Amino acid sequence: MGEKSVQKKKYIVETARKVFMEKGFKKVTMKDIVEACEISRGGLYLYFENTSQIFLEVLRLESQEADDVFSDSIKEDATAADILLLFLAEQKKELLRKKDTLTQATYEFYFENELPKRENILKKQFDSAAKIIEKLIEIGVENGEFYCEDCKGTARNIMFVLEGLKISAQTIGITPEAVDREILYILRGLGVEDEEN
Amino acid sequence: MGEKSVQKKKYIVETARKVFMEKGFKKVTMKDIVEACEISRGGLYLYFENTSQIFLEVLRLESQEADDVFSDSIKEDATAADILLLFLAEQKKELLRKKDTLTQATYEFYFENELPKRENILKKQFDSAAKIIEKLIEIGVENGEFYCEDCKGTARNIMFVLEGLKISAQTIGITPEAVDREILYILRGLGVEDEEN
DNA sequence: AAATAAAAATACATATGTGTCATTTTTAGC
DNA sequence: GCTAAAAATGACACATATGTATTTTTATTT
Repeated sequence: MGEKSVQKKKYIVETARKVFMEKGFKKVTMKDIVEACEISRGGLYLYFENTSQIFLEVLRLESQEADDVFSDSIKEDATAADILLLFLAEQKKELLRKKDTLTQATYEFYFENELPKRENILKKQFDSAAKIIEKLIEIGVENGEFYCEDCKGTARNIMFVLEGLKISAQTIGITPEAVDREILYILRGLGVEDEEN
Repeated sequence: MGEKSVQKKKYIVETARKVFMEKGFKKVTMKDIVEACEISRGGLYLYFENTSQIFLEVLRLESQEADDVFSDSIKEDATAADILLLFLAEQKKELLRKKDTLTQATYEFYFENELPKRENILKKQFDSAAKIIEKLIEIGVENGEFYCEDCKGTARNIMFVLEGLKISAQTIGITPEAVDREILYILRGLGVEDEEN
């Protein structure tokens, strides 16, 4: 596959991403993507066999970007508590965006494609986020900012709370206050006294 | 609508429930339900316009049954901690069932049907479960079994953790150990010392 | 038992999606 | 500028779903 083909494949994935953002996963057909890309039926089938394959590529793209965002928060010259708070604030913002259809699409995709663990991008993202939080807590404990006996467990607990908020935001809806309360609980769990909040 | 019609409608909903349990929500067509019920196309359209309407009825059914299960745990002659543990054990069992396709179907349904809050059955279930946990914690606090400053907030936090575990079970997979750890954290959060665990 | 109403079945017209393949167009090397 | 390989096109054959209009069956009433 030449350079041109690589470019086109990338173009298809980026265009398809927008389609998935609008319609979720299951509703999207090859036809939709063909039309969005303004290419021919046969043309698309030259690159991808079905929507699942395209969506997997979209997920890989997202995954890379997600990593970058995280490292942005980290390289600041701040305390562990600051970084954690920054991260949670970022999460809050995402949670309160009315409809995160790409998140929905991802869930839909995993509902019907039970991937082996090593290929499960969602799991990778979960694990890597949990790992970073864990490290952050460890640093905080060393600094005396946090109190925590089981950093790994606590990190994963935080991730589960965030997951719970995320799916709730998409199904039953959540209020900013609910998110704030959960953040407060997380901080209290780490022995951080609530000052300005 | 005569008694016979009521019976038939009920029969359709119960049969459709099985179909949704096998295929989720979006994949299911009116044709699927027609075939499962062994009735005619026109016959089904006499009762329901589309799969969404049928699924709503399935949800109502589930909702009723969920209430019953909860009250079962409650009417025992046990301490608050016992009841909470019983409830969490029940949740664990459900979480570890390999594929809970009806749960997936429910999420799928809510992804595409943004219902007004008052009609959101999932929200009702969430709220009513949170309410019961809240009462339970209050009783525990009065008994001196638990320590808790914000029973309502804590109850909702527990629900979010459970929601996080539930969606994770369906997407990235979870281990029994992960659930146990979350349960442990919940109990610790209520000031319960871990004895036999 | 005939007449009428209600319920159910069937066939149809319409719509939408899939994947392939013969053909045309474009690209890149000589 | 010619030519061979690569890329792209769009029509086709097939499959599946929808919703309705008409007919048939079943039940009810007189």
